[in-house]
Amino acid sequence: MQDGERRRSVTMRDVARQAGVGLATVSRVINGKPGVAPELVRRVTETARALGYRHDVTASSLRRADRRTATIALVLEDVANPFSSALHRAVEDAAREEGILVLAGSSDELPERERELIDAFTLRRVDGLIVLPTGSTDEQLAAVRGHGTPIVCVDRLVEIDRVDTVTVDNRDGTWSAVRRLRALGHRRIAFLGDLDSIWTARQRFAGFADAHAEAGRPVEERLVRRGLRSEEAAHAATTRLLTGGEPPTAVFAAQNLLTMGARRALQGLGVQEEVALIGFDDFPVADLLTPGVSVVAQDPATVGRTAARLLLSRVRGGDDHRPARHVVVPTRYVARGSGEIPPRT
Amino acid sequence: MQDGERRRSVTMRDVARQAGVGLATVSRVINGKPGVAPELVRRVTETARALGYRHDVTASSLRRADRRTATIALVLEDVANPFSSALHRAVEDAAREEGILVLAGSSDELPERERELIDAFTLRRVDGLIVLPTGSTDEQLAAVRGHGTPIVCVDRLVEIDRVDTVTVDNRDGTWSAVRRLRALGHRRIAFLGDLDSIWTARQRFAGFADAHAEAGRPVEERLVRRGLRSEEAAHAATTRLLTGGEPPTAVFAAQNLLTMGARRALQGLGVQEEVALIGFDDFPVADLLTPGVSVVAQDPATVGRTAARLLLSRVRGGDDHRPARHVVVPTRYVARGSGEIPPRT
DNA sequence: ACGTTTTCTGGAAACGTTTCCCAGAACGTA
DNA sequence: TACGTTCTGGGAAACGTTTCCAGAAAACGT
Repeated sequence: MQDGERRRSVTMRDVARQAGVGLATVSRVINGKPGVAPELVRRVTETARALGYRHDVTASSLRRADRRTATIALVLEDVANPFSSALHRAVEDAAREEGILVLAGSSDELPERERELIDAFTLRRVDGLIVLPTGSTDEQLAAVRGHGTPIVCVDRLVEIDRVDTVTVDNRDGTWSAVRRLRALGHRRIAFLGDLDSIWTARQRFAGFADAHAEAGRPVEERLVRRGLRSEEAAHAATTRLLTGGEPPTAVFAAQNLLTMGARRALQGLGVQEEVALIGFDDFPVADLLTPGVSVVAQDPATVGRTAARLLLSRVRGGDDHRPARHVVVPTRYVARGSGEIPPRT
Repeated sequence: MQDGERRRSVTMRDVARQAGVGLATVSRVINGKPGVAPELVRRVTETARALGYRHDVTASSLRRADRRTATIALVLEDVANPFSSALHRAVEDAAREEGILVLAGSSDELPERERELIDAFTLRRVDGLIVLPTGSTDEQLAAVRGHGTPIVCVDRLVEIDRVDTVTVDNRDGTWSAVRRLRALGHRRIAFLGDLDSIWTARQRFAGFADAHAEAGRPVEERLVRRGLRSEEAAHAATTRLLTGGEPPTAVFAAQNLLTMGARRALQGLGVQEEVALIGFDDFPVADLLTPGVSVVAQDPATVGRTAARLLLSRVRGGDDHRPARHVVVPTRYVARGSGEIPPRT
């Protein structure tokens, strides 16, 4: 049907022949290497354009000394999650400045899937990897790193030789938020947390515990719900807590989906003005709810940008020998009302 | 510092030598091609594992007859936009089933950037392209398509030979929403729209006009604000409209960010219970606002899944000759309160 | 038992590029 | 003029793989 489709695409050899120069010269011109007479440069450039030559990055990286593919990969929990996608965007922007493209994939918090993704990416010879690690793939990451591929882990701390990390100050952020609740007089504070296998979930709970310890009060285990994986789970757990005996006067939700679930439960019971709520991680239009939802905000863009910078500096080479660097990005408490509700006497 | 890092990675040749077979045989075994004695298969498989052989997808695709790289690319407006990222996720899931990876990039609605992305992707020999097109790159897309790379355009209709599209029923969705407002008695309905260069923006406005035409009423141009590019712009425009003379009794916001901006303006003036609001495209926790924000919901997952299926079937070959197919995904009106407010008489 | 087909195997060419290396030209110096 | 040095350009090898081809061995039919 279409005629021209099956014709071989034009190659450097074609350009060389047409321009009456050697293959090596074309390569030099295309790569902007010095030591070619201006006249030849002009001729080659022109012929290339005339023939519609397109440089084949794949073939090029095969022989190239540094074997760079100008591609990095991003392993996220879910590319559609607001935190992940904001991070993705920041990474993309930093990469673009150097003409680098980004492959992205979602692990869904499954170590198996994470492993597959890392595998698929490295088989394609990506220049570097930014990973939001499930925590069960340290050996694999170490092996990949050992083979030479630079890696930066984001959001969760891991200790692997020459693997940088960029994390958020989870413990401190949580601690100071819960402290505010205590200062308002809250004594029965519920905690909703994600899977315990997740580093951030543990850190946030630790911050929660810190705030209690500081006041010389033990954490009330009956108000703690960990291992919640969805908005629905948070909704159910919150409803249960509030309709039981001695209900909490405040709720701390340690993840954005959980915050939404908790809030939905509060509104379901019509007590959003009476029970305090603070969430970890901001979400869209949290300020438009009544009352607005107070949160411990993270800055995914900064996390992403920092991670990309660390990675790209290693990719560029030169400082890839340096030991791991661990950057911690601070959080910011955003008061919008729901965290400022005093206990109902 | 690290010792093993610079050693050449193990290649098929190494496996062949070690297993005492020919290079061709190793290739056959690795690719699971038939016609190799079971004993040899075992031996090769084993040596490969023992040596830690890793298949190089890049080198492989270079010589391979179909030149497939098992990679597709996704050009979005912004990977961090909720609609885009939901679509991204759906595409990823469909691709994963076939072991295909996804490159993603953000055009920010800039034709120039879109062109660069398409260029960078095709230079890397991706097997196919899913594009949310700005609308100014049809010739380029046609050229790429002409060279053999399958393309599917999403969200916006384009007419290019053998380029499938998956769009949403923008015009109809808008029409029926505005119709509801009219049925409630609204006569002064404002329209907030995105850049006029965007196909969906034009379609939605057309639906808005349809609903007026149907009632034999002309569109009141003074209530129409097009070319709004951000939440802030929508906020400002809405505030202006409502504080002017003969303010609208209802607002239709034709894009998710614009809806948020409009609602923020309404709350700023304290009239969210008095002025009706309907948005096009859903957003997180729209149901938790008081009143809830009624929207014309799209289904980005279906759009993405459909697009991926269309693309992959062409990538697999076999039906790549078939003419373009244009799928339209329906919208769904979600009543949450804000669209059910009657005019304030 | 013999010829013919089929199955299996490995050497070599090819994919499109970069890099190595050497030949000539151009230039400067004695 | 003869000679070293620097510069420019091209042929060929290499990257790691797949595919072509031809030869050897095994299976088959008569």
